[in-house]
Amino acid sequence: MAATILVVEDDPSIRELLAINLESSGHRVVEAASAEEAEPLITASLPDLILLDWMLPGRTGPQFAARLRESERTADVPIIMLTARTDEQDRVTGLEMGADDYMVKPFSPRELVARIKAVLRRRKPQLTEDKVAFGSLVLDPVTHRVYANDASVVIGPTEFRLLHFFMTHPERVHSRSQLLDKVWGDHVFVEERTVDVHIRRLRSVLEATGHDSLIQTVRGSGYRFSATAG
Amino acid sequence: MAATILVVEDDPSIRELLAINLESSGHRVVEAASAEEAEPLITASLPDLILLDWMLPGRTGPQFAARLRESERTADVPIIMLTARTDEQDRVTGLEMGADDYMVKPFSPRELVARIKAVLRRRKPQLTEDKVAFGSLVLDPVTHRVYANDASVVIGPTEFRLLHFFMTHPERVHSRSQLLDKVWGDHVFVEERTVDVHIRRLRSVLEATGHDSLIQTVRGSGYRFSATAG
DNA sequence: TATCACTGTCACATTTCTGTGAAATACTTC
DNA sequence: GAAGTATTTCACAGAAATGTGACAGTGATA
Repeated sequence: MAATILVVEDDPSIRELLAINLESSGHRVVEAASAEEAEPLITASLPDLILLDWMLPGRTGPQFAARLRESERTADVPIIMLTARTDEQDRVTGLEMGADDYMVKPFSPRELVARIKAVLRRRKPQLTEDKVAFGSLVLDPVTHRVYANDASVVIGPTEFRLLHFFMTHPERVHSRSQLLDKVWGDHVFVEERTVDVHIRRLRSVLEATGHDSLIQTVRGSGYRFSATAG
Repeated sequence: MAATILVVEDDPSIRELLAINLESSGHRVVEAASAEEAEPLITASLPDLILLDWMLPGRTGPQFAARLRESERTADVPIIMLTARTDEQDRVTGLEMGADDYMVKPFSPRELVARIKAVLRRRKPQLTEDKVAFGSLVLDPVTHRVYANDASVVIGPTEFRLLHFFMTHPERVHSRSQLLDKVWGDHVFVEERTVDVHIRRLRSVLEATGHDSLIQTVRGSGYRFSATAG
Protein backbone atom coordinates (compact mmCIF):
# COMPACT_ATOMS: atom_id res chain seq x y z
CA MET A 1 0.00 0.00 0.00
CA ALA A 2 2.73 2.44 -0.87
CA ALA A 3 1.20 5.70 -1.98
CA THR A 4 2.44 9.15 -2.89
CA ILE A 5 1.00 11.55 -0.35
CA LEU A 6 0.98 15.31 -0.66
CA VAL A 7 1.06 17.11 2.69
CA VAL A 8 -0.22 20.68 2.58
CA GLU A 9 0.47 22.24 5.98
CA ASP A 10 2.01 25.60 6.82
CA ASP A 11 3.57 24.70 10.17
CA PRO A 12 6.98 23.21 9.29
CA SER A 13 7.27 21.15 12.47
CA ILE A 14 3.90 19.47 12.03
CA ARG A 15 4.66 18.95 8.36
CA GLU A 16 7.93 17.30 9.19
CA LEU A 17 6.29 15.12 11.81
CA LEU A 18 3.71 13.97 9.31
CA ALA A 19 6.34 13.29 6.69
CA ILE A 20 8.43 11.15 9.01
CA ASN A 21 5.47 9.11 10.10
CA LEU A 22 4.20 8.56 6.62
CA GLU A 23 7.55 7.64 5.20
CA SER A 24 8.14 5.18 7.97
CA SER A 25 4.96 3.40 6.98
CA GLY A 26 6.15 3.11 3.43
CA HIS A 27 4.64 6.07 1.67
CA ARG A 28 6.34 8.62 -0.50
CA VAL A 29 5.79 12.14 0.77
CA VAL A 30 5.69 15.46 -1.06
CA GLU A 31 5.47 18.62 1.05
CA ALA A 32 3.87 22.01 0.46
CA ALA A 33 3.40 24.92 2.84
CA SER A 34 0.41 26.42 1.06
CA ALA A 35 -2.16 25.87 -1.62
CA GLU A 36 -0.09 27.99 -3.98
CA GLU A 37 2.91 25.80 -3.39
CA ALA A 38 0.83 22.67 -3.79
CA GLU A 39 -0.61 23.54 -7.20
CA PRO A 40 2.53 23.12 -9.30
CA LEU A 41 3.40 19.93 -7.44
CA ILE A 42 0.02 18.50 -8.30
CA THR A 43 0.41 19.57 -11.87
CA ALA A 44 3.80 17.93 -12.09
CA SER A 45 2.73 14.67 -10.52
CA LEU A 46 -0.67 13.65 -9.31
CA PRO A 47 -0.52 12.35 -5.72
CA ASP A 48 -2.52 9.36 -4.56
CA LEU A 49 -3.80 11.21 -1.52
CA ILE A 50 -3.69 14.71 -0.08
CA LEU A 51 -3.40 15.63 3.59
CA LEU A 52 -4.77 19.14 3.80
CA ASP A 53 -4.58 21.55 6.70
CA TRP A 54 -7.83 23.33 7.48
CA MET A 55 -6.15 26.66 8.05
CA LEU A 56 -3.77 27.69 5.35
CA PRO A 57 -2.21 31.05 4.59
CA GLY A 58 -4.22 32.64 1.79
CA ARG A 59 -6.78 30.18 0.59
CA THR A 60 -8.31 27.95 3.26
CA GLY A 61 -8.22 24.19 3.18
CA PRO A 62 -11.88 23.66 2.30
CA GLN A 63 -11.62 26.17 -0.53
CA PHE A 64 -8.65 24.36 -1.92
CA ALA A 65 -10.40 21.03 -1.55
CA ALA A 66 -13.42 22.33 -3.40
CA ARG A 67 -11.20 23.54 -6.18
CA LEU A 68 -9.52 20.18 -6.48
CA ARG A 69 -12.88 18.50 -6.77
CA GLU A 70 -13.89 20.69 -9.65
CA SER A 71 -11.04 19.74 -11.88
CA GLU A 72 -11.50 16.47 -13.66
CA ARG A 73 -7.89 15.54 -13.24
CA THR A 74 -7.87 15.93 -9.46
CA ALA A 75 -11.47 15.07 -8.69
CA ASP A 76 -10.59 11.49 -7.83
CA VAL A 77 -7.76 12.24 -5.44
CA PRO A 78 -8.78 11.42 -1.86
CA ILE A 79 -8.41 14.26 0.65
CA ILE A 80 -8.02 14.05 4.40
CA MET A 81 -8.52 17.33 6.21
CA LEU A 82 -6.47 18.23 9.29
CA THR A 83 -7.80 20.69 11.81
CA ALA A 84 -7.13 22.03 15.26
CA ARG A 85 -10.73 22.91 15.81
CA THR A 86 -13.26 20.62 17.31
CA ASP A 87 -16.24 22.54 16.13
CA GLU A 88 -18.72 20.11 14.68
CA GLN A 89 -19.76 22.62 12.06
CA ASP A 90 -16.31 22.59 10.55
CA ARG A 91 -16.50 18.91 10.19
CA VAL A 92 -19.66 19.15 8.17
CA THR A 93 -18.28 21.85 5.92
CA GLY A 94 -15.10 19.91 5.35
CA LEU A 95 -16.94 16.82 4.28
CA GLU A 96 -19.34 18.80 2.14
CA MET A 97 -16.44 20.40 0.39
CA GLY A 98 -15.27 17.04 -0.74
CA ALA A 99 -12.94 15.81 1.97
CA ASP A 100 -12.98 12.06 2.42
CA ASP A 101 -12.06 12.14 6.06
CA TYR A 102 -11.25 14.51 8.83
CA MET A 103 -8.73 14.45 11.62
CA VAL A 104 -8.57 16.67 14.68
CA LYS A 105 -5.10 17.62 15.89
CA PRO A 106 -3.40 16.31 17.86
CA PHE A 107 -3.74 12.82 16.50
CA SER A 108 -1.69 9.72 16.97
CA PRO A 109 0.53 8.47 14.16
CA ARG A 110 -1.29 5.19 14.44
CA GLU A 111 -4.63 6.83 13.83
CA LEU A 112 -3.23 8.79 10.92
CA VAL A 113 -1.89 5.71 9.19
CA ALA A 114 -5.08 3.81 9.83
CA ARG A 115 -7.26 6.52 8.36
CA ILE A 116 -5.09 6.86 5.32
CA LYS A 117 -5.33 3.16 4.78
CA ALA A 118 -9.10 3.26 5.13
CA VAL A 119 -9.50 6.12 2.69
CA LEU A 120 -7.17 4.57 0.14
CA ARG A 121 -9.00 1.30 0.44
CA ARG A 122 -12.21 3.05 -0.42
CA ARG A 123 -11.04 5.46 -3.09
CA LYS A 124 -8.00 3.87 -4.66
CA PRO A 125 -8.55 0.16 -4.42
CA GLN A 126 -5.70 -0.62 -6.77
CA LEU A 127 -3.22 0.88 -4.29
CA THR A 128 -4.15 -1.38 -1.43
CA GLU A 129 -2.40 -4.64 -0.96
CA ASP A 130 -5.54 -6.65 -0.78
CA LYS A 131 -5.83 -9.67 -2.92
CA VAL A 132 -8.41 -9.23 -5.64
CA ALA A 133 -10.35 -12.22 -6.80
CA PHE A 134 -12.68 -12.63 -9.69
CA GLY A 135 -13.97 -16.15 -9.87
CA SER A 136 -10.95 -18.38 -10.09
CA LEU A 137 -8.68 -15.55 -11.13
CA VAL A 138 -6.76 -14.12 -8.20
CA LEU A 139 -4.31 -11.26 -8.13
CA ASP A 140 -2.06 -10.77 -5.13
CA PRO A 141 -0.37 -7.35 -5.01
CA VAL A 142 1.86 -8.41 -2.11
CA THR A 143 3.57 -11.27 -3.88
CA HIS A 144 2.98 -9.60 -7.23
CA ARG A 145 1.49 -12.77 -8.56
CA VAL A 146 -1.53 -13.87 -10.47
CA TYR A 147 -3.22 -17.22 -9.99
CA ALA A 148 -5.67 -18.81 -12.35
CA ASN A 149 -7.28 -21.94 -10.95
CA ASP A 150 -4.61 -22.02 -8.23
CA ALA A 151 -1.83 -22.17 -10.79
CA SER A 152 0.57 -19.28 -10.91
CA VAL A 153 0.55 -17.28 -14.12
CA VAL A 154 3.61 -15.56 -15.53
CA ILE A 155 2.81 -11.99 -16.34
CA GLY A 156 4.78 -8.86 -17.22
CA PRO A 157 4.81 -5.68 -15.13
CA THR A 158 2.56 -3.62 -17.37
CA GLU A 159 0.14 -6.47 -17.84
CA PHE A 160 0.10 -6.88 -14.07
CA ARG A 161 -0.83 -3.25 -13.47
CA LEU A 162 -3.37 -3.36 -16.24
CA LEU A 163 -5.01 -6.45 -14.82
CA HIS A 164 -4.90 -4.98 -11.32
CA PHE A 165 -6.63 -1.84 -12.50
CA PHE A 166 -9.23 -3.84 -14.37
CA MET A 167 -9.94 -6.10 -11.41
CA THR A 168 -10.35 -3.17 -9.05
CA HIS A 169 -12.54 -1.30 -11.52
CA PRO A 170 -14.67 -3.93 -13.15
CA GLU A 171 -17.96 -3.58 -14.94
CA ARG A 172 -17.26 -0.31 -16.65
CA VAL A 173 -15.86 0.82 -19.94
CA HIS A 174 -12.44 2.40 -19.87
CA SER A 175 -11.34 4.32 -22.92
CA ARG A 176 -7.81 3.88 -24.15
CA SER A 177 -6.86 7.31 -22.88
CA GLN A 178 -8.33 6.60 -19.46
CA LEU A 179 -6.31 3.40 -19.26
CA LEU A 180 -3.18 5.27 -20.23
CA ASP A 181 -3.82 7.78 -17.44
CA LYS A 182 -4.62 5.22 -14.80
CA VAL A 183 -2.27 2.39 -15.66
CA TRP A 184 0.65 4.01 -17.43
CA GLY A 185 0.32 7.16 -15.36
CA ASP A 186 -0.70 10.69 -15.82
CA HIS A 187 1.42 12.76 -18.21
CA VAL A 188 2.75 9.80 -20.14
CA PHE A 189 2.93 10.20 -23.87
CA VAL A 190 2.20 6.87 -25.44
CA GLU A 191 0.20 5.93 -28.51
CA GLU A 192 -3.35 4.85 -27.77
CA ARG A 193 -2.89 1.76 -29.88
CA THR A 194 -0.24 0.57 -27.48
CA VAL A 195 -3.08 -0.21 -25.10
CA ASP A 196 -4.38 -2.70 -27.64
CA VAL A 197 -1.07 -4.47 -27.73
CA HIS A 198 -0.93 -4.86 -23.96
CA ILE A 199 -4.52 -5.99 -23.92
CA ARG A 200 -3.45 -8.61 -26.40
CA ARG A 201 -0.52 -9.65 -24.23
CA LEU A 202 -2.71 -9.84 -21.17
CA ARG A 203 -5.30 -11.86 -23.01
CA SER A 204 -2.85 -14.33 -24.40
CA VAL A 205 -1.49 -14.94 -20.92
CA LEU A 206 -5.00 -15.56 -19.60
CA GLU A 207 -5.96 -17.65 -22.59
CA ALA A 208 -4.51 -20.83 -21.18
CA THR A 209 -7.12 -20.92 -18.45
CA GLY A 210 -9.91 -19.33 -20.42
CA HIS A 211 -9.89 -16.18 -18.34
CA ASP A 212 -9.25 -14.04 -21.40
CA SER A 213 -12.99 -13.69 -21.90
CA LEU A 214 -13.10 -11.46 -18.83
CA ILE A 215 -11.48 -8.73 -20.88
CA GLN A 216 -14.02 -7.47 -23.34
CA THR A 217 -13.67 -5.11 -26.26
CA VAL A 218 -16.29 -2.41 -26.43
CA ARG A 219 -16.02 -1.33 -30.01
CA GLY A 220 -15.81 2.40 -30.41
CA SER A 221 -15.35 2.97 -26.68
CA GLY A 222 -12.54 0.95 -25.15
CA TYR A 223 -12.26 -2.11 -22.96
CA ARG A 224 -14.22 -3.56 -20.07
CA PHE A 225 -13.43 -6.15 -17.44
CA SER A 226 -16.54 -8.09 -16.68
CA ALA A 227 -17.66 -11.45 -15.44
CA THR A 228 -20.75 -11.53 -17.62
CA ALA A 229 -20.35 -12.11 -21.29
CA GLY A 230 -21.69 -9.85 -24.01
CA MET B 1 -20.49 14.58 -18.67
CA ALA B 2 -17.98 16.29 -20.91
CA ALA B 3 -19.68 18.99 -22.93
CA THR B 4 -18.66 21.63 -25.44
CA ILE B 5 -19.39 25.02 -23.95
CA LEU B 6 -19.43 28.34 -25.79
CA VAL B 7 -18.50 31.33 -23.63
CA VAL B 8 -19.72 34.66 -24.94
CA GLU B 9 -18.22 37.39 -22.79
CA ASP B 10 -16.47 40.59 -23.81
CA ASP B 11 -14.14 40.95 -20.83
CA PRO B 12 -11.09 38.87 -21.75
CA SER B 13 -10.04 38.25 -18.15
CA ILE B 14 -13.42 36.94 -17.10
CA ARG B 15 -13.63 34.91 -20.28
CA GLU B 16 -10.28 33.36 -19.59
CA LEU B 17 -11.20 32.62 -16.00
CA LEU B 18 -14.34 30.86 -17.13
CA ALA B 19 -12.46 28.89 -19.74
CA ILE B 20 -9.86 27.65 -17.29
CA ASN B 21 -12.46 26.55 -14.79
CA LEU B 22 -14.60 24.80 -17.33
CA GLU B 23 -11.71 23.03 -18.96
CA SER B 24 -10.42 21.80 -15.65
CA SER B 25 -13.76 20.19 -15.00
CA GLY B 26 -13.49 18.31 -18.23
CA HIS B 27 -15.41 20.43 -20.69
CA ARG B 28 -14.30 21.68 -24.06
CA VAL B 29 -14.47 25.45 -24.30
CA VAL B 30 -14.98 27.76 -27.26
CA GLU B 31 -14.64 31.49 -26.68
CA ALA B 32 -16.27 34.52 -28.26
CA ALA B 33 -16.08 38.19 -27.31
CA SER B 34 -19.39 39.19 -28.85
CA ALA B 35 -22.55 37.91 -30.42
CA GLU B 36 -21.09 38.62 -33.85
CA GLU B 37 -18.07 36.51 -33.04
CA ALA B 38 -20.24 33.78 -31.61
CA GLU B 39 -22.44 33.33 -34.67
CA PRO B 40 -19.92 31.73 -37.01
CA LEU B 41 -18.65 29.52 -34.18
CA ILE B 42 -22.16 28.25 -33.59
CA THR B 43 -22.59 27.70 -37.28
CA ALA B 44 -19.37 25.75 -37.47
CA SER B 45 -20.09 23.56 -34.49
CA LEU B 46 -23.14 23.55 -32.28
CA PRO B 47 -22.14 23.75 -28.60
CA ASP B 48 -23.88 21.74 -25.89
CA LEU B 49 -24.34 24.82 -23.74
CA ILE B 50 -23.82 28.58 -23.99
CA LEU B 51 -22.63 30.89 -21.24
CA LEU B 52 -23.85 34.32 -22.23
CA ASP B 53 -22.94 37.67 -20.75
CA TRP B 54 -25.88 39.97 -20.13
CA MET B 55 -24.07 43.02 -21.41
CA LEU B 56 -22.40 42.59 -24.73
CA PRO B 57 -21.04 45.17 -27.15
CA GLY B 58 -23.65 45.72 -29.84
CA ARG B 59 -26.46 43.30 -29.29
CA THR B 60 -27.30 42.55 -25.66
CA GLY B 61 -27.26 39.07 -24.15
CA PRO B 62 -31.03 38.68 -23.90
CA GLN B 63 -31.46 39.76 -27.50
CA PHE B 64 -28.95 37.22 -28.61
CA ALA B 65 -30.60 34.53 -26.50
CA ALA B 66 -33.97 35.31 -28.03
CA ARG B 67 -32.47 35.07 -31.47
CA LEU B 68 -30.94 31.70 -30.71
CA ARG B 69 -34.28 30.45 -29.54
CA GLU B 70 -35.90 31.40 -32.81
CA SER B 71 -33.63 29.35 -34.99
CA GLU B 72 -34.55 25.70 -35.04
CA ARG B 73 -30.98 24.61 -35.00
CA THR B 74 -30.10 26.50 -31.84
CA ALA B 75 -33.45 26.45 -30.07
CA ASP B 76 -32.47 23.46 -27.95
CA VAL B 77 -29.11 24.72 -26.78
CA PRO B 78 -29.24 25.51 -23.04
CA ILE B 79 -28.20 29.05 -22.12
CA ILE B 80 -26.90 30.33 -18.82
CA MET B 81 -26.91 34.11 -18.52
CA LEU B 82 -24.17 35.93 -16.66
CA THR B 83 -24.86 39.33 -15.16
CA ALA B 84 -23.43 41.89 -12.79
CA ARG B 85 -26.84 43.18 -11.89
CA THR B 86 -28.98 41.89 -9.11
CA ASP B 87 -32.18 43.50 -10.25
CA GLU B 88 -34.96 40.98 -10.04
CA GLN B 89 -36.56 42.39 -13.16
CA ASP B 90 -33.51 41.47 -15.20
CA ARG B 91 -33.70 37.96 -13.96
CA VAL B 92 -37.24 37.65 -15.15
CA THR B 93 -36.42 39.19 -18.52
CA GLY B 94 -33.46 36.86 -18.92
CA LEU B 95 -35.49 33.79 -18.23
CA GLU B 96 -38.32 35.00 -20.44
CA MET B 97 -35.86 35.49 -23.23
CA GLY B 98 -35.03 31.84 -23.11
CA ALA B 99 -32.19 31.52 -20.61
CA ASP B 100 -32.21 28.29 -18.65
CA ASP B 101 -30.46 29.72 -15.67
CA TYR B 102 -28.99 32.90 -14.44
CA MET B 103 -25.85 33.72 -12.50
CA VAL B 104 -24.95 36.96 -10.79
CA LYS B 105 -21.28 37.95 -10.85
CA PRO B 106 -19.18 37.36 -8.95
CA PHE B 107 -19.86 33.66 -8.66
CA SER B 108 -17.72 30.81 -7.40
CA PRO B 109 -16.32 28.25 -9.82
CA ARG B 110 -18.09 25.64 -7.74
CA GLU B 111 -21.43 27.28 -8.29
CA LEU B 112 -20.72 27.66 -11.97
CA VAL B 113 -19.87 24.01 -12.42
CA ALA B 114 -22.82 22.92 -10.34
CA ARG B 115 -25.27 25.00 -12.33
CA ILE B 116 -23.90 23.79 -15.62
CA LYS B 117 -24.29 20.25 -14.44
CA ALA B 118 -27.85 20.89 -13.35
CA VAL B 119 -28.81 22.52 -16.62
CA LEU B 120 -27.20 19.79 -18.70
CA ARG B 121 -28.92 17.14 -16.67
CA ARG B 122 -32.23 18.77 -17.38
CA ARG B 123 -31.71 19.71 -20.99
CA LYS B 124 -29.16 17.26 -22.32
CA PRO B 125 -29.80 14.05 -20.40
CA GLN B 126 -27.88 11.96 -22.91
CA LEU B 127 -24.67 13.64 -21.81
CA THR B 128 -24.96 12.31 -18.26
CA GLU B 129 -23.89 8.86 -17.23
CA ASP B 130 -27.14 7.91 -15.59
CA LYS B 131 -28.69 4.57 -16.32
CA VAL B 132 -31.87 4.86 -18.31
CA ALA B 133 -34.62 2.32 -17.85
CA PHE B 134 -37.81 1.82 -19.75
CA GLY B 135 -39.72 -1.11 -18.41
CA SER B 136 -37.44 -4.10 -18.73
CA LEU B 137 -35.16 -2.37 -21.17
CA VAL B 138 -32.15 -0.82 -19.46
CA LEU B 139 -29.27 1.13 -20.94
CA ASP B 140 -26.17 1.73 -18.85
CA PRO B 141 -23.74 4.32 -20.26
CA VAL B 142 -21.10 3.42 -17.66
CA THR B 143 -20.70 -0.19 -18.68
CA HIS B 144 -21.87 0.65 -22.18
CA ARG B 145 -24.40 -2.10 -22.07
CA VAL B 146 -28.02 -2.69 -22.88
CA TYR B 147 -30.14 -5.18 -21.01
CA ALA B 148 -33.47 -6.55 -22.07
CA ASN B 149 -35.13 -8.65 -19.39
CA ASP B 150 -31.79 -8.81 -17.55
CA ALA B 151 -30.07 -10.35 -20.54
CA SER B 152 -27.31 -8.38 -22.16
CA VAL B 153 -27.98 -7.32 -25.73
CA VAL B 154 -25.27 -6.99 -28.35
CA ILE B 155 -25.55 -3.68 -30.09
CA GLY B 156 -23.38 -1.60 -32.42
CA PRO B 157 -22.01 1.84 -31.61
CA THR B 158 -24.48 3.84 -33.67
CA GLU B 159 -27.43 1.79 -32.51
CA PHE B 160 -26.25 2.36 -28.96
CA ARG B 161 -26.20 6.12 -29.38
CA LEU B 162 -29.52 6.06 -31.17
CA LEU B 163 -31.17 4.02 -28.43
CA HIS B 164 -29.60 6.23 -25.76
CA PHE B 165 -31.01 9.30 -27.41
CA PHE B 166 -34.44 7.72 -27.77
CA MET B 167 -34.51 6.60 -24.16
CA THR B 168 -33.53 10.00 -22.86
CA HIS B 169 -36.05 11.69 -25.13
CA PRO B 170 -39.05 9.41 -25.18
CA GLU B 171 -42.64 10.12 -26.04
CA ARG B 172 -41.95 12.57 -28.81
CA VAL B 173 -41.48 12.41 -32.52
CA HIS B 174 -38.02 12.98 -33.90
CA SER B 175 -37.65 13.73 -37.56
CA ARG B 176 -34.90 12.01 -39.49
CA SER B 177 -32.95 15.23 -39.71
CA GLN B 178 -33.26 15.83 -35.99
CA LEU B 179 -31.97 12.35 -35.32
CA LEU B 180 -29.05 12.94 -37.65
CA ASP B 181 -28.22 16.13 -35.78
CA LYS B 182 -28.54 14.64 -32.32
CA VAL B 183 -27.19 11.16 -32.81
CA TRP B 184 -24.79 11.44 -35.73
CA GLY B 185 -23.81 14.98 -34.83
CA ASP B 186 -24.40 18.36 -36.23
CA HIS B 187 -23.06 19.01 -39.73
CA VAL B 188 -22.74 15.40 -40.70
CA PHE B 189 -23.59 14.77 -44.30
CA VAL B 190 -25.54 11.56 -44.41
CA GLU B 191 -28.64 10.57 -46.32
CA GLU B 192 -31.84 10.71 -44.32
CA ARG B 193 -32.68 7.18 -45.47
CA THR B 194 -29.70 5.99 -43.48
CA VAL B 195 -31.66 6.68 -40.34
CA ASP B 196 -34.24 4.15 -41.48
CA VAL B 197 -31.58 1.53 -41.85
CA HIS B 198 -30.25 2.07 -38.36
CA ILE B 199 -33.76 2.06 -36.99
CA ARG B 200 -34.13 -1.28 -38.69
CA ARG B 201 -30.91 -2.55 -37.17
CA LEU B 202 -31.91 -1.36 -33.74
CA ARG B 203 -35.31 -2.94 -34.08
CA SER B 204 -33.98 -6.27 -35.18
CA VAL B 205 -31.68 -6.36 -32.19
CA LEU B 206 -34.59 -5.62 -29.86
CA GLU B 207 -36.88 -8.00 -31.68
CA ALA B 208 -35.70 -11.03 -29.75
CA THR B 209 -37.20 -9.70 -26.56
CA GLY B 210 -40.14 -7.92 -28.13
CA HIS B 211 -38.80 -4.50 -27.27
CA ASP B 212 -38.83 -3.46 -30.91
CA SER B 213 -42.37 -2.20 -30.50
CA LEU B 214 -41.01 0.65 -28.38
CA ILE B 215 -39.69 2.23 -31.54
CA GLN B 216 -42.60 3.50 -33.51
CA THR B 217 -42.81 4.89 -36.99
CA VAL B 218 -44.70 8.13 -37.32
CA ARG B 219 -45.51 8.20 -40.97
CA GLY B 220 -44.60 11.47 -42.61
CA SER B 221 -42.77 12.75 -39.53
CA GLY B 222 -40.15 10.41 -38.24
CA TYR B 223 -39.80 8.05 -35.30
CA ARG B 224 -40.89 7.97 -31.71
CA PHE B 225 -39.78 5.98 -28.68
CA SER B 226 -42.80 5.25 -26.58
CA ALA B 227 -44.14 2.73 -24.13
CA THR B 228 -47.73 3.05 -25.25
CA ALA B 229 -48.67 1.49 -28.52
CA GLY B 230 -50.06 3.44 -31.47
C1' DT C 1 29.84 -7.78 -23.26
C1' DA C 2 26.18 -11.00 -24.12
C1' DT C 3 21.78 -12.21 -22.78
C1' DC C 4 17.27 -11.56 -21.45
C1' DA C 5 12.80 -9.64 -20.42
C1' DC C 6 10.06 -5.93 -21.43
C1' DT C 7 8.17 -1.96 -23.99
C1' DG C 8 6.31 0.87 -27.57
C1' DT C 9 5.46 1.22 -32.40
C1' DC C 10 4.61 -0.21 -36.90
C1' DA C 11 2.53 -2.71 -40.74
C1' DC C 12 -0.57 -5.83 -42.09
C1' DA C 13 -4.62 -9.02 -41.22
C1' DT C 14 -9.09 -9.44 -39.69
C1' DT C 15 -13.37 -8.14 -38.04
C1' DT C 16 -17.14 -5.17 -37.64
C1' DC C 17 -19.68 -1.25 -38.81
C1' DT C 18 -21.69 2.23 -42.06
C1' DG C 19 -23.94 4.43 -45.62
C1' DT C 20 -26.17 3.72 -49.99
C1' DG C 21 -28.98 2.29 -53.87
C1' DA C 22 -32.58 -0.41 -55.15
C1' DA C 23 -36.27 -3.58 -54.75
C1' DA C 24 -40.12 -4.90 -51.90
C1' DT C 25 -43.78 -3.64 -49.07
C1' DA C 26 -47.10 -0.67 -46.70
C1' DC C 27 -49.99 3.15 -46.41
C1' DT C 28 -53.01 7.17 -48.41
C1' DT C 29 -55.70 9.30 -51.34
C1' DC C 30 -58.59 9.45 -55.10
C1' DG D 1 -58.17 -0.70 -56.37
C1' DA D 2 -54.73 2.15 -58.77
C1' DA D 3 -51.49 5.65 -58.49
C1' DG D 4 -48.52 7.99 -55.71
C1' DT D 5 -45.83 8.36 -51.62
C1' DA D 6 -43.36 6.65 -47.52
C1' DT D 7 -41.18 3.08 -45.22
C1' DT D 8 -38.92 -1.44 -44.78
C1' DT D 9 -35.63 -4.55 -46.00
C1' DC D 10 -31.58 -6.37 -48.31
C1' DA D 11 -27.00 -6.86 -50.09
C1' DC D 12 -22.72 -4.92 -50.65
C1' DA D 13 -18.57 -2.25 -50.95
C1' DG D 14 -15.81 0.91 -48.61
C1' DA D 15 -14.40 2.62 -44.18
C1' DA D 16 -13.08 2.23 -39.60
C1' DA D 17 -11.74 -0.16 -35.52
C1' DT D 18 -9.40 -3.81 -33.52
C1' DG D 19 -6.25 -7.92 -33.45
C1' DT D 20 -1.76 -9.68 -34.24
C1' DG D 21 3.12 -10.68 -35.24
C1' DA D 22 7.52 -8.66 -35.78
C1' DC D 23 11.09 -5.60 -34.56
C1' DA D 24 14.22 -2.45 -32.54
C1' DG D 25 15.51 0.01 -28.45
C1' DT D 26 16.14 -0.06 -23.47
C1' DG D 27 17.85 -1.34 -19.21
C1' DA D 28 18.93 -4.92 -16.02
C1' DT D 29 21.69 -8.92 -15.04
C1' DA D 30 25.07 -12.23 -15.26
